[in-house]
Amino acid sequence: MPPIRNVSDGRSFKESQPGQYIYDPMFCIHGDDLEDEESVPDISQLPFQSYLNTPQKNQNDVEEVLAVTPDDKKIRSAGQNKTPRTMMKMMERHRENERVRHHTLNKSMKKVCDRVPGLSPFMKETKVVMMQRIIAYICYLENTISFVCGHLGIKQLRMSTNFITEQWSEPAEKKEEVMMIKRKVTPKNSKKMLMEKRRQKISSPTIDSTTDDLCHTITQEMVANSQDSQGVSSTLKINEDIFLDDNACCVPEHYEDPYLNEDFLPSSSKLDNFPDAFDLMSSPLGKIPHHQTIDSSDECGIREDKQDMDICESPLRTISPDCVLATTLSQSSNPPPTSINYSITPTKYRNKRKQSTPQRSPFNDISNVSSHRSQAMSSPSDRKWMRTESKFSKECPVDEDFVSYEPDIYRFHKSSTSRRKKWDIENQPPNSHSSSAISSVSKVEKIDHRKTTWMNGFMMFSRLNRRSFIESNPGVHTSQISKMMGHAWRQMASDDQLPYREKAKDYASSMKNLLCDESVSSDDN
DNA sequence: TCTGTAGTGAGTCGCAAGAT
DNA sequence: ATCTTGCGACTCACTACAGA
Repeated sequence: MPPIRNVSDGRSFKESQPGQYIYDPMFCIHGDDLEDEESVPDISQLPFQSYLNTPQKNQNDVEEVLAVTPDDKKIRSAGQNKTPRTMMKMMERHRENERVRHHTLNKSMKKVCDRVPGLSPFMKETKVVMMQRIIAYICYLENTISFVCGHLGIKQLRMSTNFITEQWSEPAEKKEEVMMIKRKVTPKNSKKMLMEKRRQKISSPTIDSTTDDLCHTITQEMVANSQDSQGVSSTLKINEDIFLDDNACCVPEHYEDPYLNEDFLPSSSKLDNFPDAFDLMSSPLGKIPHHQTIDSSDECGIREDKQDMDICESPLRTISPDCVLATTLSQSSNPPPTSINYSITPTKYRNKRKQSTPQRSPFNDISNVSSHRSQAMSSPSDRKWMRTESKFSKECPVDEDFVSYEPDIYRFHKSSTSRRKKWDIENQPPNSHSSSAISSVSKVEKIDHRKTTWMNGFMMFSRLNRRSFIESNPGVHTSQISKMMGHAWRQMASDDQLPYREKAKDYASSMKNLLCDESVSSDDN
């Protein structure tokens, strides 16, 4: 009997008794080793009750394998029912779920990106750039629709995305005025320097192993398609050509970036750092009077990666989001920009970054640390691990009062202090544990916006429907109810889940506001 | 050549609600 | 403590690059 694979989330179950199935994390870990994937039935084909009503004690076979040691008994007698092995099992299951979720997220993102034109086979596209490309394309489409609607005399449609409609509403002058008030404006003579700094900062030239395959595949495909000596754009569809060639390298002449100050220098996590893109996109189909077509690679934000050139016949290129984001359609009177012809030599592209990410499971951690320690000892060049080692072995006295301090924020969210914070606290020099130090930290930590796990869609669903689940399944243990709800949640269509997600968002934001208000009022007092 | 820093992807952890 | 799912924060390994 092969294990049962849940197609939706990749988890596996095995039959403990005829008609009864238990979740088996080990099959999850090694699930990819299954030879005949097609012979594995979907969990949804199972009789619903046989899965849901599986009593927890039917995990006897698992428990038998994980025999209880004397140490486990000590822990149990101390009031902790969960054995270390059970904890490990739970943690591993959670990790597995998280891995699956991560991969699903990445796959979905890649799927969307594959449908959006603008992907350069020569550049490494980070997730930030991916998102910007998607936004740029949506804006482009919205502009096109608006323009068409305007010409056909159709009433202006309000786009569901609100990417443009929200951003455009204010005239540029007014926006700048507001920005002048809100922020300290950078002197004009440093603008060029900042622009250059920003451009360089945006373009990360690193190549990651996870995208290497994609890059190689596309390049191979392009080799096949470019046998007629056409450039890169020959493989693209016509409408994509318009999006790419007529827009991607066009910036309005005399364009002044009102947001160009230190505060808006891009960071990896803030998409809002590129509001200029929305300004550029705010004029549908060539409303911006003049366009500057940029031909050279340097000017359109494409730069060469010198480090990688030694192995590439043609330079590896990265494209700045400045280039990706400018999506205003140029007028047909403008000559199309000269496309850059690349000589494609796929085998020459090599990933200089790591080829695979090692599994970092807590099971491996101990052995990893020891193995890396030995590496550090044998290889003087690896100083990083020596530093890490010192971090592990560092011991400092801990002021209990300092550690036990609990800021107001935890009244609602009793989360533990982050590990980094703990480490920082633990490594405070003893003389800094004075009352003044405590008071200063307490001021800083009063509002901690990182604590944002108030509620999610499933939690809201669970909160609102738990009672009905209990009523329809009297006598069933809560843990089984949770399982049933989890199963029901997975079976729900995303549209059905949406209202719960929205409610959870509202709840989270209201909780945040409440906390902010309370902290402000307490500060006033 | 070495060192520090910034950026990136992947993996991991802890928490939320609720009844028993 | 149990059990679920989702998400923000965090850690780690790795790379490129600037500057000493």
